[in-house]
Amino acid sequence: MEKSPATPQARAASLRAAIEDANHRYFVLDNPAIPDAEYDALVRELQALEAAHPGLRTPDSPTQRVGAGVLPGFETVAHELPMLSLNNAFSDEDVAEFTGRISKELGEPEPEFSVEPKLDGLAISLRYERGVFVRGATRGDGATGEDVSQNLRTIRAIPLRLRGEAPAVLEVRGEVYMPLAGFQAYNARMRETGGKVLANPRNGAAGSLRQLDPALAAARPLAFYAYGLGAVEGWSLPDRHSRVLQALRDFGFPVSPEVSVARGLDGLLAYYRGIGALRDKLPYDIDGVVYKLDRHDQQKAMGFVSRAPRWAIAHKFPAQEQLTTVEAIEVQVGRTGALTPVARLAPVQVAGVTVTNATLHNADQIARLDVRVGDTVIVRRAGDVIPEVVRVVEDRRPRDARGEPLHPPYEFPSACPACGSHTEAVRKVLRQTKAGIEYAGGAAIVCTGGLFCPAQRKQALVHFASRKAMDIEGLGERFIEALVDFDYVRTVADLYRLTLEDFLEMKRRADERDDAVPETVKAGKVATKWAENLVEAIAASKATTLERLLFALGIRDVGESTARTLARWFGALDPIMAADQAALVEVPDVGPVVAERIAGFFAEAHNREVIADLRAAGVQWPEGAPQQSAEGPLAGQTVVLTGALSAMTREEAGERLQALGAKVAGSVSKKTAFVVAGEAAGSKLEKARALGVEVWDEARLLEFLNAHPTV
DNA sequence: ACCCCTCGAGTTCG
DNA sequence: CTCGAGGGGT
Repeated sequence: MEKSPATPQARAASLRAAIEDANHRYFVLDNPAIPDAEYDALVRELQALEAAHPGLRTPDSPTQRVGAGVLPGFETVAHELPMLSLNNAFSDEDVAEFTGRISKELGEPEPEFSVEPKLDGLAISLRYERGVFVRGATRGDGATGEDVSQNLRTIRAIPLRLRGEAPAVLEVRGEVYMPLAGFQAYNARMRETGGKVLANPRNGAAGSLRQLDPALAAARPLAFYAYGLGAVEGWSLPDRHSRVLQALRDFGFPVSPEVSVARGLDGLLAYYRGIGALRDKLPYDIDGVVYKLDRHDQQKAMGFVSRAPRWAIAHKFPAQEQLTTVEAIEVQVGRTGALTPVARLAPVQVAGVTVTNATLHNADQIARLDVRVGDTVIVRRAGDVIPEVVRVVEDRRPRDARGEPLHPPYEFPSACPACGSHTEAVRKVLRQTKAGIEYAGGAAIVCTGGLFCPAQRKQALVHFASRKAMDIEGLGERFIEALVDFDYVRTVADLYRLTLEDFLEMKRRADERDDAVPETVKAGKVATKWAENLVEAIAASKATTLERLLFALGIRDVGESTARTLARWFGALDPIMAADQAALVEVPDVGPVVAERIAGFFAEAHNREVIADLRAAGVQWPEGAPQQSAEGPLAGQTVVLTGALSAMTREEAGERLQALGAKVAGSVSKKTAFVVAGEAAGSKLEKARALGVEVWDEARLLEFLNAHPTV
């Protein structure tokens, strides 16, 4: 431990130096030198010292970051040099226009640009006089902004004193932002303590700077990146923007590590795509990239148009998060009777696609979000695919004259919206204790109507007809809906009784009810052809396999894989129907729960009747001897297929591997014997490499299949 | 008693 | 694709 210097002055100076050095290492060099606890101890010691000797307090002391009293409001500040806005480019063409104009006017085919990510935060200007921070202001309207110095002082990434030889005046422009980790931690804390959560990091940053109480701002995790200059006196500017950024680093400012220099249109677009690919991995939100002509003389030559430079442009990414409104909350009924709430949204573009629906998962999720009809919500495409409602913007909730919300909290229906049967919460038992029963996870709400419920009947039929089940081509959801609504079918067996005339009549009624269908399609040759195809497809589906049939029946917890195992193990349907729970648990991958489901399904007279009807209608499948252990060169081995194959589909390859005794699994683990990786293989291949699992390419697979022909 | 693995089920859009 | 839970191994 360092020995305390003799005088308080000297100790204060050394504490300040140590604290600022820690800040610099943490925020600028990204290389923390001391643990947080130690940092806090240094700050507390300095605070105590300054409290005891008020004369020691200086405006650039790190203790001033924590802020003086509450501000009455914000002073406005005129920017000595205006803070400009940037023109936006939303497409490659926009960028090409930008570079084309520059090349033409400068007579240089491929000028150099300083390029950087565009952070989604708040632009501010910091003023330093003789190396000391004196004032910081928001951009405002560009000409004047608000003096938010007190709040800026609380941001540790902003130096209060410049390093090295300081100019008489230096104005630094940059972005105050909230790192994602800090944003999440802050919101988690707020949720726990019942505080107000921030809508997104950008609002977090903007809101924090406008806090009148600097102590509140200090509690928000904010950071800063510098990207440019304002007024400068007593310093000879470097001749390139990229060198200005380097100089700013040397003065002690954090500059984004992603800044770079690119040449010509191709260079800019390559940078854009590179940052785009990195976007999800960056620790902060960005909404695009910024290109600036690197040479100052060239910037000068291009000049300005109104308030935007002609030498710079912001190239925006398609937004990943958007605001939209909830037009309705509807409840869907699934095959198993599970009620799933879905938010119908006003159409909005998110990450390149139009989103109109988003699942709300279950009652718990609705309660957690407190989504109500009419609410403005933030939607995001999670994992780049499925839209989800992230948060409600409560400030925009519609309210009546007294300020009460127009809509009460959403209440889950107590009756099934499809059949009116009562609904019940199915909670999973975690364990039974003396105190009572503990339940795991959220409660799923299910319709108790069973197959009496038209929604469940429809979904059962959709499942039955689906590609991996009976594979009835052309029988999609829309017509299944009509078949059920008009009472043409009640059970899956009824499908096989329908005639050409039935389909034509049904289609006519469906088309009449749905006026989106053009007149020409409603009748005549087109309709007849459609019906003929459907009858043919249904007839063709009669020749099937035992595993497809078992899967198609829709027994709970019996999916593709379990259906296949059952079919192999028993070889024929009758022994499966006759098997009791004890016999079923002998089947690999079938435990007491699934065994009970299977036995229960076949015990139902109704289900046995449907099977008899299917058989009577001519549905048939080859049966064979029970095969209680796999045979073949790959017996006992688990393989995984990933990526696209060229000679066959993944499914065909899977079938052939199974014929050789292999078990084809969907995910890679250390038990996987080998992974077959086709073109554009993704995470499964990565995982295989990470686990040291053998990887085959398509050529090796084909070689193996050729060497082991199957019948 | 716990943990890992796999399977089942539900979901959106072009 | 992701989440949760059943199955089975340690």
